[in-house]
Amino acid sequence: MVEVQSDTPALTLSDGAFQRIQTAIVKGEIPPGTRISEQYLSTTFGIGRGPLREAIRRLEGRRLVVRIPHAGVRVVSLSYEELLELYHVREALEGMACRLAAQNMSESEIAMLRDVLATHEKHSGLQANESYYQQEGDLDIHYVIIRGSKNKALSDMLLGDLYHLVRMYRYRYSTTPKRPQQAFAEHHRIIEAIADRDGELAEMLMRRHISASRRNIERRMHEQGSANTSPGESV
Amino acid sequence: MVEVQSDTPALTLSDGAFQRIQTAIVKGEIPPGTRISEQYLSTTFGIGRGPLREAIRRLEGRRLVVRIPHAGVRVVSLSYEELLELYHVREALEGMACRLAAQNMSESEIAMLRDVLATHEKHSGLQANESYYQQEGDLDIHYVIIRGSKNKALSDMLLGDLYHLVRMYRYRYSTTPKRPQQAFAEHHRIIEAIADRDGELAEMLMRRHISASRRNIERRMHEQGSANTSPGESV
DNA sequence: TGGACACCGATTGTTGACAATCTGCTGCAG
DNA sequence: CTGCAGCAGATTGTCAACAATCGGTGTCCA
Repeated sequence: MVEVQSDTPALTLSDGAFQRIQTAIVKGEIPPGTRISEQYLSTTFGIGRGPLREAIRRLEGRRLVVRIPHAGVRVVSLSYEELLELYHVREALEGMACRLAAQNMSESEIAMLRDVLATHEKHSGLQANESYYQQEGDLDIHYVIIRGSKNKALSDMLLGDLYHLVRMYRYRYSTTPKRPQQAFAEHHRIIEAIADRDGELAEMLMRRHISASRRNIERRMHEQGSANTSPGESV
Repeated sequence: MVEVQSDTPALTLSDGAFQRIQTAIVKGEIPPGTRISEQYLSTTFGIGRGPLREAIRRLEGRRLVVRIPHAGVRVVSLSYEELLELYHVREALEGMACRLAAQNMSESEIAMLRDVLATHEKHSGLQANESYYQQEGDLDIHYVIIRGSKNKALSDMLLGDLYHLVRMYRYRYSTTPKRPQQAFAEHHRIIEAIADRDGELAEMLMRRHISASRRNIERRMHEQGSANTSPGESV
């Protein structure tokens, strides 16, 4: 494997470890609830424990891991209720972001938004489900819209804290049969509303979109044996 | 003063440093924009640089400080626009929290809320301005209401990230002549709406309350020489 | 005289070793 | 057989020294 590890443009080892662990958690490579020992990470990433601990503390500040003094850190594991609560918060916040985006996005940004949607449509045509949701950053419609709100406080909050937490569970629940197509249609309407500069409509559509996602999760949750504890393999 | 230093119930030095630095920042003892060196903190608190760096990384994750690799960390300094954006986000989030609180708070919790208000009224009668806003934790009405929402995701977000950031600037702008009395009246109405279990009204009142705070800041900002850069002594 | 280069001090980043704490196990007593 | 005490191992917390990097300063040259 000569694959260059170019997704770690780390100026410091600590930064590199932070990003690598974060993506590992988000992608589910380290499942929720797992206890991660410093030694393991240290040998895995080949760096000393010092920078590693700093990276862990930063993840702690971002709530991706929880730490019990003298007993180690675990990857955060949201309970069913907490996951739903998260979606309620997103509903309020992304709704607001969408309204602001309708007011503040530039024409070129809206054009980009349409491009992203078109790209998704192509991929969606090929391998329907699976990867539709898995996009990240500029390839994620939510991401682009949030940035388009031009509200730094809102973006920081949504993109910094919630984003990764949500993505972590999107990986798990996005593969419901018909949901991607439906989500695609919803995205389409949202973008049209933004293009029309109709903030109120855009907000409403976004709220409904997220609300639909939430209900989708609720449904799946109740279906697959009401393992009423936690969505991630708890313990 | 036999006051026990109980605000540092640190199990580890790192935790202790984290809390102490955080309160120092929030209370303005370390003004926004200040560059803080590890050595200074190390000698000030009398702990090694190891735990200290971990504390700083946690503050970084919480966005109370910003770090430039190899160049040190600075206390975050919100621009005028960013502070206003923060209040807009609060409006949406605390409005939501207030609605949920009206639904979910227990009777005893509402009673506690009234107690807090009464306590404030007493103090307010004596030394009118100044300290009304400066309460923290269970003595802060916003704090109690947010917790009363029973939404963990929302509470974490509002109490963990935004709370301290906002408090940091409340210290500076709260001393507008008539504002405390007005805020008191608004708090009173909000609590009544919660007691009536009228979620919609409670949300609306809270949004207006925060909106009024925001306008108060805007006004003060424009008055005292439109130092259009940053609210904190920038650089 | 102005600008660029090189040096030096200071500060941050990193490492490895040492101390404190917790967890699980073994063995003994009831 | 059950439960508790104590021990051993591993893991986390802390420290002190070393290396790398940056910002400022002074000098040299055009």
